Amino acid sequence: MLKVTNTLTGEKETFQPLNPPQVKMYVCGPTVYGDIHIGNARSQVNFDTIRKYLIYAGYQVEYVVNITDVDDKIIKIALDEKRNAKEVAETYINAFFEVMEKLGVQKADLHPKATEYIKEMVELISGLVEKNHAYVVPSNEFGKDVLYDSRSFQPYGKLSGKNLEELMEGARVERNESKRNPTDFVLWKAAKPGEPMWDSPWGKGRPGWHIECSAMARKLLGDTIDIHGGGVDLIFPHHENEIAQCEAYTEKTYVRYWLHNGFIEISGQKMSKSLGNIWKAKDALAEFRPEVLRYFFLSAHYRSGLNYDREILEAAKRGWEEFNLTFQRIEDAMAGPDGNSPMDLLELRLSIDEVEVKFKEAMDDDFNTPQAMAALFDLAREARRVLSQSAQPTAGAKSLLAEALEKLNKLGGLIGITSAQRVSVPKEVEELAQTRIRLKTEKKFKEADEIRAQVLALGFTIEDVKGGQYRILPKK
RNA sequence: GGCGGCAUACCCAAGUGGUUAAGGGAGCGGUCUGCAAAACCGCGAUUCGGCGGUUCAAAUCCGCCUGCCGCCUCCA
Repeated sequence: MLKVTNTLTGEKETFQPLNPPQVKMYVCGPTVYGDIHIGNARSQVNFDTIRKYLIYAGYQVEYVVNITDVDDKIIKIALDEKRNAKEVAETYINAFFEVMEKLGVQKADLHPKATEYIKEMVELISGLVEKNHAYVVPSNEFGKDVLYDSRSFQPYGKLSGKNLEELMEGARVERNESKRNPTDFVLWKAAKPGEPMWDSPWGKGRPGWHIECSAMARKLLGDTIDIHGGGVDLIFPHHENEIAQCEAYTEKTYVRYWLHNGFIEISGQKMSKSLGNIWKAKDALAEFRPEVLRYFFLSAHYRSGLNYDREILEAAKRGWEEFNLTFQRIEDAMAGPDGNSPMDLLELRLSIDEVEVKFKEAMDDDFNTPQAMAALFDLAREARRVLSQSAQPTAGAKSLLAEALEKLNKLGGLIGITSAQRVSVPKEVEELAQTRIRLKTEKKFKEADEIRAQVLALGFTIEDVKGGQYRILPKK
């Protein structure tokens, strides 16, 4: 039975979607004003993993990840770079998808862009005005602003655990004097010259950020969705405001389960432009394989903070390589002739039988990926133990190894930490390795070592394996 | 100031009332090896930030303290 931690209640709850086996899931995607950083990437990987697990668990998941393509920052960059906002957005939308693809994050069923749902936003805002949850204030010659009246929605603050009075007191400098309450937020803002703008009952303008998600989620998934995800920083005000907008309008529960992922921290602090410690996902990918990044992301629970530092990622890299090598070694062993010396296979048999159970138990417990990974490592270790018993496993051992491989591929693939294809070895390197083996059997070690150095220069490492065999790996 | 989270071995990180406190990395010892590397085997927290309390039993629940972090403004 799947349990998830719901930010709304702060409790780990049994997951019961509104209309099983359907699961409607919405996750806040990027605002496309720049390259995403590894924190954004982690969030998408986490929710991608959750989505895939839900599907594996038998749910029919409708998954939506929005793209905010109209926003102050996009407009600012467009002005700075003398491009139009749409071009800027497109550039970074492409960059986003490129990174996602590399990371093995499957595309959502829908990736709505805010600018394509202006009509729905206007409709929602109009409804809120009619119901006296929003009010219109004069702004400039283009039109008026529309603000949400946070006091009109009694449960305001229920997600973030804040109460209005405290928020009032704690509120910082008020920028907009037309607000009735400091916690009111903009639903629609009048355009400024040179900015993207759309027609509305309040003149030309553009939507506020919070209304975008509300409108798109409602339009695409319905009034009540099962899971809404995002980073912890979105709890307030973004998700709080989404609730206020939708529930005031529909008078129905907007989201059944709120899931929030923790931050990646750099030297114990969040990434931020002001600290200058942003690490872009594309830069991380230039240095580490996608599987290594996934391994790193999933090595901590999605709700926890995840500390990054170079050594930690290097350790993840070594850990992943070790794990991944198991696959190659199993394949190699199976390709060889059957052996006939008896082998001890009991532990592997047991491990194969329990791996999926352990994996599911872990994932059913609020998507405990570190524990799920441990289950896979246990099986990988048993497989390696069997492999180490003989360079030529018996037919019986091979069939068990094949089973183990299948499990590892299936479950590891689900969370995206199993390898991509093996690295292809150039023919030249292959031939050199063969030559080296021959020289070795002739005891011409000096020459053999020279070849090893030569191959290393070509970017590959030769490792000897029992029984006069060898293995070629990419240089570490 | 308000709200929330975290503190587990050298590092990362599970575990939230009851067998020997997962797993990974690093380290050390051993086996193997022409050498190297890799691999495999073994070792590694009597202890879970500190102090009290509840309980037959706590890393796990409660209280206090200390430290770190996040949110309260755009932010994954």
